[in-house]
Amino acid sequence: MPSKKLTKQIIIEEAVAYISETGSPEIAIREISRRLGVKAPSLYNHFRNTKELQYAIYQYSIEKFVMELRESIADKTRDEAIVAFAEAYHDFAIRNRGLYTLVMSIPSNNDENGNRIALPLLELAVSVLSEYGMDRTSVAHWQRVFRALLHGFVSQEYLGYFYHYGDADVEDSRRIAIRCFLDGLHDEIDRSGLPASTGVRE
Amino acid sequence: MPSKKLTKQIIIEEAVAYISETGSPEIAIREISRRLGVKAPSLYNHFRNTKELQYAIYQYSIEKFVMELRESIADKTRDEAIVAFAEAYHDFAIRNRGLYTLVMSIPSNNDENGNRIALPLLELAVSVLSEYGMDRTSVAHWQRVFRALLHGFVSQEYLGYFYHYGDADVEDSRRIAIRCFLDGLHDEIDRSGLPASTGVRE
DNA sequence: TTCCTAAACTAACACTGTTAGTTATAGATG
DNA sequence: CATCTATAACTAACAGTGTTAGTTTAGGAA
Repeated sequence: MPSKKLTKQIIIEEAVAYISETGSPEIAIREISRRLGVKAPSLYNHFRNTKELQYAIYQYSIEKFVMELRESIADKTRDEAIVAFAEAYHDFAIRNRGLYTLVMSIPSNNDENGNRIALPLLELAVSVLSEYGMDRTSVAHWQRVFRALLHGFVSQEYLGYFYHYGDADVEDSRRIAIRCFLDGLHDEIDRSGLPASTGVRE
Repeated sequence: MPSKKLTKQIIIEEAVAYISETGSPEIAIREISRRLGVKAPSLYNHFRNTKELQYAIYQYSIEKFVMELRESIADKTRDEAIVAFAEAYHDFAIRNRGLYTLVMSIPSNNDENGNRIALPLLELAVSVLSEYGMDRTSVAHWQRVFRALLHGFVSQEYLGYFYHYGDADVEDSRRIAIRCFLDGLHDEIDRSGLPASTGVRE
């Protein structure tokens, strides 16, 4: 009856599958154990509590997210990279609603550990914006604007806020937003007198 | 023992107070009844279930939110109104984290009722952007961009994503974002050849 | 004063996450 | 090959949740 081959990995994968099916970041320990053909207390041999399992899924999600983003911009720079990043970001959020929601709800304000895990996400956005040669502070500002825009769009799509006024296409809205962001970025760079402000425009 | 004077209003107020204290949108029916000096089942004389109470708080929150926003732009138009709206939005979200989180998590994609309740929020943003004389579709697009930006910022502040790169001030970031938005908006209006594209700049 | 309705109650159910203590097997040891 | 041990499963139980059914009680209307 013991050692039914259950491991941390297996549990995490099952939990991820569960979240992917429900589209919600909530995990029910008893439901997951049921799916694994095991009683609930067995999971406590591998995780101290639900929160710890949540953190593991959180970490897994961020790694997957960052990997997809990184791939999307692999052969691109500047404006092209920004556009690709934005698309991949939106794509991931729509395809992985449960995981994305978890990513955007786990760290509370002073969760040092949670923020450390999310760091690669920050760094990737920073690396893309660093290509324009701005100073560190400006990069920090524009990275915030960029991610706020991306997350804000996803959130409102989740909420269904988009289908209640006019016949405006959601994709068009996103394009306008990114165009707006890039124009603002170029202006900032022009103002600070850096070389080659505009990247590749399609 | 009956008629202890409990009403829908009183329950909602207590729940709102509870949410304001915890900063989380979750309501524990038993905790709220405890605070009201009443047993949990008593609440079911006034609400069919927790979800219905949640909706009531949701509605209350949106009304309060919209009222504050409306006041903030009462004597302003165009750019000035946009800036004031953005400030009031951020202000409300920071001061009422629990309620704001509830507002941004209640309607699921096809919750017709939830979206109907949230409509005034949409309409207010639309009314501000309509002052520039754009066509209906453009207003829809820019309203989405505007609100995405606002919510995205709040979300990331909640998450604590802002204190991990550079020494960039968060308020500065918000100003840059709004400036970027306004510039993009003005460009759009210029391109479509409308009169008086720029509003009042400070 | 009586009656009836509305709003409180108690008791219970099914469901959580979690802990303590028990059992059984897989793999290492002799 | 037999035995021992560590590990990972188990059962039983607790405290907590939202919720329902059925019961009691008091305030306002007749």
